[in-house]
Amino acid sequence: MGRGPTSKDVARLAGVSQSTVSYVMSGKRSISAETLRRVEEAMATLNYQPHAGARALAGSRTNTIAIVMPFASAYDAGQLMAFVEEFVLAARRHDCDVLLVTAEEGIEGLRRITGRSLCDAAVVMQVTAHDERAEAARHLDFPVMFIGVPEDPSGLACADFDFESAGSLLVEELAGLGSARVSVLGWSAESVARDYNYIVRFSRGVRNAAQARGLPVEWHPTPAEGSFASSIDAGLHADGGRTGVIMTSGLPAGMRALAARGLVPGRDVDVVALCTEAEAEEQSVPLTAVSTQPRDVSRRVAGRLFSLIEQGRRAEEGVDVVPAELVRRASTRAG
Amino acid sequence: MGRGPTSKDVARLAGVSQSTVSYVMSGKRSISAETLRRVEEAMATLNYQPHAGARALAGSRTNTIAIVMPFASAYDAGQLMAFVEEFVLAARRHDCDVLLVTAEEGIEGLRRITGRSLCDAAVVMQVTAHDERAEAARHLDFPVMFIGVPEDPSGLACADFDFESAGSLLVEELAGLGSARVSVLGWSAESVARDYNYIVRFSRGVRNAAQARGLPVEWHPTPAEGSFASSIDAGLHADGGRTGVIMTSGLPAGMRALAARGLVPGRDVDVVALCTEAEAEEQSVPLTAVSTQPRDVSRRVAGRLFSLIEQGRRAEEGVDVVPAELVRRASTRAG
DNA sequence: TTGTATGCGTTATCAT
DNA sequence: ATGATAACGCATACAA
Repeated sequence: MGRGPTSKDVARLAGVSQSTVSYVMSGKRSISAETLRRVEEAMATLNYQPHAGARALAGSRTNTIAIVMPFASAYDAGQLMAFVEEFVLAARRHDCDVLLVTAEEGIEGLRRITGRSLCDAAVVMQVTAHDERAEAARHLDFPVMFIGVPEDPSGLACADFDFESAGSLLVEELAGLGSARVSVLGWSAESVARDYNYIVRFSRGVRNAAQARGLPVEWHPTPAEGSFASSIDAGLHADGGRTGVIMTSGLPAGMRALAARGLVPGRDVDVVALCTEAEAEEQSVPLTAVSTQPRDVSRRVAGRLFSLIEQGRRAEEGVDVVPAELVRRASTRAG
Repeated sequence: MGRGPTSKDVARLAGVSQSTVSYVMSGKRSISAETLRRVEEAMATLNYQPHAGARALAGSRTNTIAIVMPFASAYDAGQLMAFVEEFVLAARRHDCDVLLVTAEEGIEGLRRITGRSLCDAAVVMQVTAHDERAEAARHLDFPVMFIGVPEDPSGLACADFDFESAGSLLVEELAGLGSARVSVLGWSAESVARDYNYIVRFSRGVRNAAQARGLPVEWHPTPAEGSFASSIDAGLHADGGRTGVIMTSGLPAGMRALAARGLVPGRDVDVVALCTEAEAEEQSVPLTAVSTQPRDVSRRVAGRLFSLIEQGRRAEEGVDVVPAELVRRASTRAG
């Protein structure tokens, strides 16, 4: 593991000074066509690559972004991966690398990556309503973007999917189809207890829209499949009108519960969901759904973050919301 | 983003030389109890953290491991995440960070991270039978571990789940239950075409065991649900004896195909699967299955890698295989 | 348009 | 047991 060629080697081979090589790379001063050619040729023949550590030490940029990931979370793994992949691709386009940090490290993790100058900025995923990291970031002279919106986002740069609108859209859809009440197959009590704000906001959207339409809402935490099942038996065909179903987490189990009772979405029940497009389409009956767009969110975050980094500024306060859209599929009757 | 305190600041506050501070951190020479105390106190009050770049430049270690991830792959996202999480946790225990690189970057990515001294070692996931990165790694004076085994693993350090045994175990199980033939609901033609070696090895395991038992095998690529469905109609109840089913990818679709025909696993058909434990357990009928143990594989890789790094050596040739185990659940009749 | 020289914050080799 | 001091490879202010 002997070190590779340095900018000094390149300089010698090109017959210029080391600083010229540096300037060729940064483009921070004009270079004559001839020297440019020779330096680039030398770099190519030596297969030169700048030493990241030296660069970080001399300049003040690491060309690295940390991304704080919630691994063992209630969130869907596919969504997380989509977000992260999109972000890594964006980072590479800006000649940056991505450092992976577990949320488990908590606030100490933030301190570590900033204190050790491991990165130029951080992206914190899966923010809770009262996230200690939010408070920490407010007093940090360091660009941090949050995916998810804490209860008090003042002074923070956040981006997220519009879960509140998502909830409303789904209720509106069911209402438009003539549902007399709404049954939500929601997150586990555990997820709710974790205080993830997106759940809070989604619920608020559902509640508001339902209230506006005068529809009663029933909530069923996911693992309590029994409560949902008995609700199916008791309520879906009640006299007071049809019950519309909103599925969020635990989609497979929910679909099975319906199937076990011979209920076909779109024929016997109207079912809408909050899930990925892939999930919506791979069900026995493709689901009318609002899908959270992890790649969209990721692109926005990357866009905002890199524009800031390139200007050497701190992340700007502001919540960036990716709009929710509903896609109609077979699980709801033709309007 | 002013720089934080340096070891020089710590030294001044503790009334010692800067080099002493460095030695306190590395533990590479003995320090008197008194100075140790004062230095540690100074570090604490200043909240000192060493500059990663400077450290990488002066020493020759970055304390970073790169992990080359296949994002948009056929592999299950949950498995990938489990592997990665486990690895990050292990890395932190060794005071290392993890750099995320997309497989998309291919061989150039390897060159980049080594050339720029971004990391001390790399983990390459999702290796194909004839992986160009394998060839590249052989000529690299740099520790690389592969998850997955290329056709020619000579000179490489690999680790993987024992897919071949997994295939055999599943066939043996069905054979033991009296199956007269085996139907494999396998990967898409696309996945197979991508040349992932784990598919090859799994298939080999199935084929060998079936041959030994004299059982005919039928293969059904996943998206061609129709072929599997008609095979169900035609064959599962044929006279020549029961057909055992092995499910690999496309588990939900496969389960639905059975359900649609009123076939209950364990009652009407014996079904075994290659999937995660979670998947096996969340089906309508819990599945007898061999589960690939991403966390086990991860721990082995981490163990081998860090022991090498700490000795400053290159990764040693050798394939490390995590044994396959079958767990019986309700989808197979009581033996 | 280019070269010289200094400093970034460590590690590690000499000394003592 | 501890202090000086010289790299490490690059960026950049200052000269020319």
